[in-house]
Amino acid sequence: MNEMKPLTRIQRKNREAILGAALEVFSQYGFRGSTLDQIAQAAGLSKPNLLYYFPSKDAIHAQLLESLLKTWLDPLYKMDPDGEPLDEIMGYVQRKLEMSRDYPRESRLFANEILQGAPRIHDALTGELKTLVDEKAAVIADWSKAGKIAPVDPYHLIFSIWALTQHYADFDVQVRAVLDADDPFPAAGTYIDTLFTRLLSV
Amino acid sequence: MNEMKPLTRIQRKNREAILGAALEVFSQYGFRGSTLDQIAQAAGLSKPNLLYYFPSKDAIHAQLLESLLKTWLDPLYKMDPDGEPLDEIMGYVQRKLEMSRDYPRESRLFANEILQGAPRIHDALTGELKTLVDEKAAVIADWSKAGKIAPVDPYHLIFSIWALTQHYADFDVQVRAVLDADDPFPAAGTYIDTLFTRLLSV
DNA sequence: GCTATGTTTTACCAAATGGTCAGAAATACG
DNA sequence: CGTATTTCTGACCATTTGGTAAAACATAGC
Repeated sequence: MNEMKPLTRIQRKNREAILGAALEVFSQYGFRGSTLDQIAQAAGLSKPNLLYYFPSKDAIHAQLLESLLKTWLDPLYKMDPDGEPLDEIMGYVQRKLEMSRDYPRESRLFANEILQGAPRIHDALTGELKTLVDEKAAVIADWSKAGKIAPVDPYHLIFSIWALTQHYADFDVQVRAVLDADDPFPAAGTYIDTLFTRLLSV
Repeated sequence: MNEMKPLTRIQRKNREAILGAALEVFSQYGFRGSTLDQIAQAAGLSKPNLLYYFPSKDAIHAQLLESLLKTWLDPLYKMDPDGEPLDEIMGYVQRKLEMSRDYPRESRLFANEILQGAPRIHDALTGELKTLVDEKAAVIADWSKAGKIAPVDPYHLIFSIWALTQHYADFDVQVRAVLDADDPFPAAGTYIDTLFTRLLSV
């Protein structure tokens, strides 16, 4: 069962084009605000042809979310309980900011899903995500108690890292409207680094 | 011209019901993802009756955004250049957090609009918003230079205040999934206060 | 070349969507 | 009360939407 033929060259190319187009559209308009026609056009395919590769609109969206979740938690997984506390946290901050810079559409896809009440990933939030955060929060709490970093609420520390880094991807339009910079990320990186260094230094 | 009759009691009641329902729906699904039927049902009215009070879906949305922008910038306007620097900034932080706690739907409506590229409020962003931020950033820069607060990039300071406070409204579902708390705001307030105090103290 | 398989298009469908309109029902007011 | 105005409904419409079916077209392998 679940026997699968290898994908042809055309299948690989078109599946990728569809997922790329869908990411572009879904990340901007959310699931309900996006249409198959939009996605098909962005992918350079006809709508029926698009539905030859994916069985439904839901299936495309689900596929995107699944791939997203895998990479989304990775930076936090990499935080090493046995490393140097401040370095580990600052390394996490930097990896998170890099993700916002390099994958802004993924960030917005996630933001859209959460804004809509996370109907499709709520289980992942209370399951995999919560488990991971609980684990890493415990590590951070230990670091705090041991005096390696300043005493902070570890959960809200993690939330603040998410908020700050993702803000530059999700609210990109606003940031660019206020600044005139083409690329706000260099200055953002410096600022965020200072902020957490000052917060956590003992 | 533009002569307007006073609103009847029924008009006031129904207009308010519609705007409340529309805020609920638009803030969750965004403009394109929301339907008039949804809004009408949430308001307890029929769709044609809804369109008796507002000429179109766009008009309802536009009305919401207009009201929103007025109150949205208010906390920053109130930051007094002649006040005590640290108090003024921390007061702004607190007002902003109160807005997220008391008006989470407004926060999500705004987030949705920005995520979609701010098609309807882009002018307000580069106009009114930018002007205000430029002005207050200059004030903060002066405070920095005068040694009243630690040296920081004033623009990114403002962005970080937005990011942190709005995060608790916009990503409410995620925050609640990770914590088990009914109301994450008390702890968030304490944390955010500590964070900015440590960042800005000289 | 021929056939089997993979890919794409054309034509179509039922449901949902934003919106209109004529008239019915309710309300205000003299 | 009666009439003028406001409020509401049901029936309707054109367009868009997610999705299907069948046949045309392309390609791979022999």
